[in-house]
Amino acid sequence: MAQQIQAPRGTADILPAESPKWQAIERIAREVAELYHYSEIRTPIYEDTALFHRGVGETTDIVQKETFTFKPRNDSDSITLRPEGTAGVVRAAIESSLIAQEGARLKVYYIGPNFRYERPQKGRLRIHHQFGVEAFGVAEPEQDVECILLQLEFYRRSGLRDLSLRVNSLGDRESKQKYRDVLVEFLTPKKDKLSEESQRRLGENPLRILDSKDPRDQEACAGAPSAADSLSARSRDHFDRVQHLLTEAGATFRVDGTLVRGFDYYTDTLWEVTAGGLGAQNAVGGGGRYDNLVESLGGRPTPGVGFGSGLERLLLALESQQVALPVQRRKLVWLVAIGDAARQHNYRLLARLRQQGICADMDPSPRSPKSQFKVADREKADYVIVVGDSELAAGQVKLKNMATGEEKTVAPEQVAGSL
RNA sequence: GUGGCCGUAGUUCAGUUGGCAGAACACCAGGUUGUGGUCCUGGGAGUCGCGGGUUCAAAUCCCGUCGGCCACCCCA
Repeated sequence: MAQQIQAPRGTADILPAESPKWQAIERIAREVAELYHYSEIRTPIYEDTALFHRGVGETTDIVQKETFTFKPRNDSDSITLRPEGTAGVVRAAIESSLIAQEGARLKVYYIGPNFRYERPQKGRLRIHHQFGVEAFGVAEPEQDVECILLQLEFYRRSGLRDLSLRVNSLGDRESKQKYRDVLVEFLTPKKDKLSEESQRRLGENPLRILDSKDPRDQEACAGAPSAADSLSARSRDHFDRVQHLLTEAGATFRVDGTLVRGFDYYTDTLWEVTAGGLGAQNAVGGGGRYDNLVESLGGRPTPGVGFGSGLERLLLALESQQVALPVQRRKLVWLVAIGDAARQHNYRLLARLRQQGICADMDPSPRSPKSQFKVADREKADYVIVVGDSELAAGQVKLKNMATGEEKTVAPEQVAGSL
C-alpha cells in the first residue's frame, strides 16, 4: 500500500453515518430563520485579510494567532480564511448596496465553515460550521431580542436541553471606553498578581481579563467595578429593555457582568448560550450588537445585531443528551435476482422504479439469494423484490415486506402502488 | 504556543519477565442449488504509527519523530 495521507490536523470528515444529522440540523436552521423572515446569504470562505483586521479587531486573539492567512500564487494581496461569519456578511451588504440607503433594513442568515488555527480538543476544530443571522438597520432592543429568541427556538427545535443563556452589556463606544479606563485603573495596582497573558492584555484588551479562567486573574478581578456602572443613560436604557423584553417573552437568562466575548466590534448587548455535555468548550453559540461595525468597514452608519451558533458543538451536546434528531429517510426497495436473466430484468426494473421516484438499489454481483438478503437487511431495506426463473416465466415479481415478512406476487408495474 | 494520556486486524481491545501477533464484534463463504434478523462451521484480514538503537531475539526496553485524545490559552 502507498503512503497514507490523513486529513489535516483539526479537520474532520462528515461521514455517511453522520450526514443525516447534519441535514436535519441544517433543515431546522433554515426553517427557523425563514420563519423569522431572514433570507439566506452565501459569502466567500476567504476574504481580504484587512477585512478581519478592521472588523474583528487587531488585538483579538482570533486575529493575532488564529487566522489562516496566505498569499495566492503571483498575487500580492493577502487573503484570510474566514474565522467568523459577521465580517464577510457586512462587507457583502455594503458592497452590494443592501444597506446603502438611509433606513435600509436587511435580515440574513448563513450556514457555513469557519477556520481557526488552534490546537484541537473536544468541541474545537480548525474547521467548524456555524449557523448565524445578522439584522441590519434596527437600533431598537426589540431586534436584539428577536435574534436571541430565534437562536433559542433553533435549539428548542433541535431538542437541546439544559441550556443556559447569559447576557451582558458593554455599552456604546463611550461607555466601553469609560469602563476600559476604570478597569485598567482598578487592575494596574494588582498587575504583578495577574497571569502573564493578562498582564499583556492589560494594555491591549483589558476587558478580556474579566472572563479569564486563571484563578490568579479571577482573584484579582474580585470586587472589580461592573460594566453596568459605566453605561451611558442610553445604553443603560437599551439593556434594561432587552431584559424586560426577554422576560416578557418567557426566556430564562442571567445577567453576567464578566461576559465579554472575543470580538472587538460588539457594542451594548452581548450574549452567550452554554450547554452541558460539551467538555471545557461549553459555548454553543453567542452574539451581540455591533452598531459601529458597518461604518468602520466603510458603509454608512448602520446598526446591526446577530449571532453565530456552532453546529459541531450542538451535535456534540445533543449526542451527550441522547437526543434523536428528526432524520429523514426514504423507503428503500432492494432488488434480489436469482440467475443472470433475472439480474438483467432487475436492472430494467431498477431504472423504472427510480424514474417513478422510488429509492431502490440492488447488488450488481451475482451472489446467492441469501447474501443478497443479508445486504438488503444491512441496508435497512423496507421491501425486497425477488425475481427468479418462475417469476420471469409468469411475468410477475415477488414483493416482500421486510418488517412483517409478508410476501405477495405482483406485476412489475404494480410495485410502486403496492409499497 | 504549553502540559497530561494514548497509538496492535475494518472496530473495541488483550498481549505476563524481551521468546511463533491474539480475542470479540464486523466482513466473506458454507450449513439451506430461491429468502434477512437467531444459530453452527470455516475463511480472509496486520509495515504492532514511523525511523533508529540495545539484544541471539523487540509489539514489549531506549532515543527520536509523526499522529490522536483531553486540558490550558481562547472560542463555536
